[in-house]
Amino acid sequence: MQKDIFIGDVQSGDHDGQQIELKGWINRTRGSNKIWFVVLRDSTGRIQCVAKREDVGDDTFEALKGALIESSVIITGTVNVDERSEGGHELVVDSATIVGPVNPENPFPITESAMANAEGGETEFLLDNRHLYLRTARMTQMLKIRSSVFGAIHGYFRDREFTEYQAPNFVAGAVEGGSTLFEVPYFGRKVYLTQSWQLYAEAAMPALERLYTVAPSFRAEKSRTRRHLTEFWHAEMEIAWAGNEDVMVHGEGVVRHIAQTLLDERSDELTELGRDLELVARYADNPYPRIRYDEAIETLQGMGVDIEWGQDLDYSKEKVLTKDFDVPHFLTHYPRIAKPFYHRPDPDDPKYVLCHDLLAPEGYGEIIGGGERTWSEQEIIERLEEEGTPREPYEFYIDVRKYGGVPHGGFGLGVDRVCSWLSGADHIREVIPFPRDSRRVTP
RNA sequence: GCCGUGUUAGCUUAGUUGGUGGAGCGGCGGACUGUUAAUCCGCAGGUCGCAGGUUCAAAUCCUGCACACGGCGCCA
Repeated sequence: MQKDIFIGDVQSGDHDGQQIELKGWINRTRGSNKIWFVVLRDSTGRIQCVAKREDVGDDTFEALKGALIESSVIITGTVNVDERSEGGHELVVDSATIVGPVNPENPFPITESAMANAEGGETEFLLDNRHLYLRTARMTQMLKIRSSVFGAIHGYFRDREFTEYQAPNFVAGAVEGGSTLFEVPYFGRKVYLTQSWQLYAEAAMPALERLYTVAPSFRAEKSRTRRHLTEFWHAEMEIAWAGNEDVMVHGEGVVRHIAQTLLDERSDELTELGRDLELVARYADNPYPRIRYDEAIETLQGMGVDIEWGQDLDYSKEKVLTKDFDVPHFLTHYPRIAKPFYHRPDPDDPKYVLCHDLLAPEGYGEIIGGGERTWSEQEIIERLEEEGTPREPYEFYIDVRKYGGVPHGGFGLGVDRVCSWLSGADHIREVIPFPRDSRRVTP
């Protein structure tokens, strides 16, 4: 029952002249009453199958001719090298079995016209039919790129003796501002879906010292932008005995490793999606500069942007700032008043915190947020009070600092954002199979 | 929460100063022995988002509503 032969291998020339069996789905058909062409698709590629009525007989010929797009079929035949066929190979059909037919009353809805406008952002129709859109070439390429990004993240951390560690998804307290939490009924109480693995990772930091995860995070932001999802995949790391600069080294390291992995594993897919490989290579090969928040403010003010010291950098300002960047840049040392309690104030000047954001070029914006953590009990209590944040949900977090607190830090990386940026997608929705935003939870 | 745009066949869309809604793709039937988004002929398929209003007459003008999309704030 398992299949032995994949179309990609046939197109590579592994089966020239052989009699083989192919299993797949019908992608296109065309032909006449005497000769019928079926373009067969599987997860590895497409190949044209040619059936001649005089060779296959009337029954097989009519069965193939009546099989609609996306019917699943088993076709046997001989592999023929032929320049006229896409990919240089074709299958001369001996016999064919329709495994899963498609009813003409409900033909496959993802037509050429439905796809025509999809490249500039996906239409409502394609989002409604996401479960079927997944099998188109474009989504297949995106999903393979996504898989390589996930693999690269695990590879980077595991190669450097990080331990993969899991945190709960039901939590009692916020990491970011309280307004972005999803409430969940929980046996008569209210709990929240996690926004980040970080606080629970800090608890395990004294045990594991170097730890990471790739997991979903949830944020109830009503954002309607090309960079936001309510459920997104978050790659986070935490490292003991480390400062802001040490953490940035890993942030830069993992992002450059992802870019290099895509060049090694997915250059065909990137090219087919229209991505310029030279850009991806630039992101893999070059160091990412660091700029302090104060420098960024001065630069923006010099450009005539209306911004004052102490303001966080919103997207419109990020965009102006990164306009001339040709690689990602780290922005460091934000004002203390602009960042949450867990960021450690800079001992050299407590107006600032030891933090960093990594801003991607081409208008993709922030892909990493991280920094050094507030690690003494005294300091974390001060920071919570200063912010007006209630202590109760964070008692465990404070408790951890009573017993051998050490300097440490970490970052969170938006995996979907990285997929979007490196693949050159127009919208973050394009890189995740079933995107969730403030309006859409189906299919 | 705010600003903007839109909703016509399964899909993509045309529709002029208000006067009985057209096309391409997809589907069905037919022709065609090498097609490449095949081509050619024919057929079916429409509560013009919903509810009111103006008018002899509304897809078209007015009001309200719904939904969608784009963008902003916030962030990864």
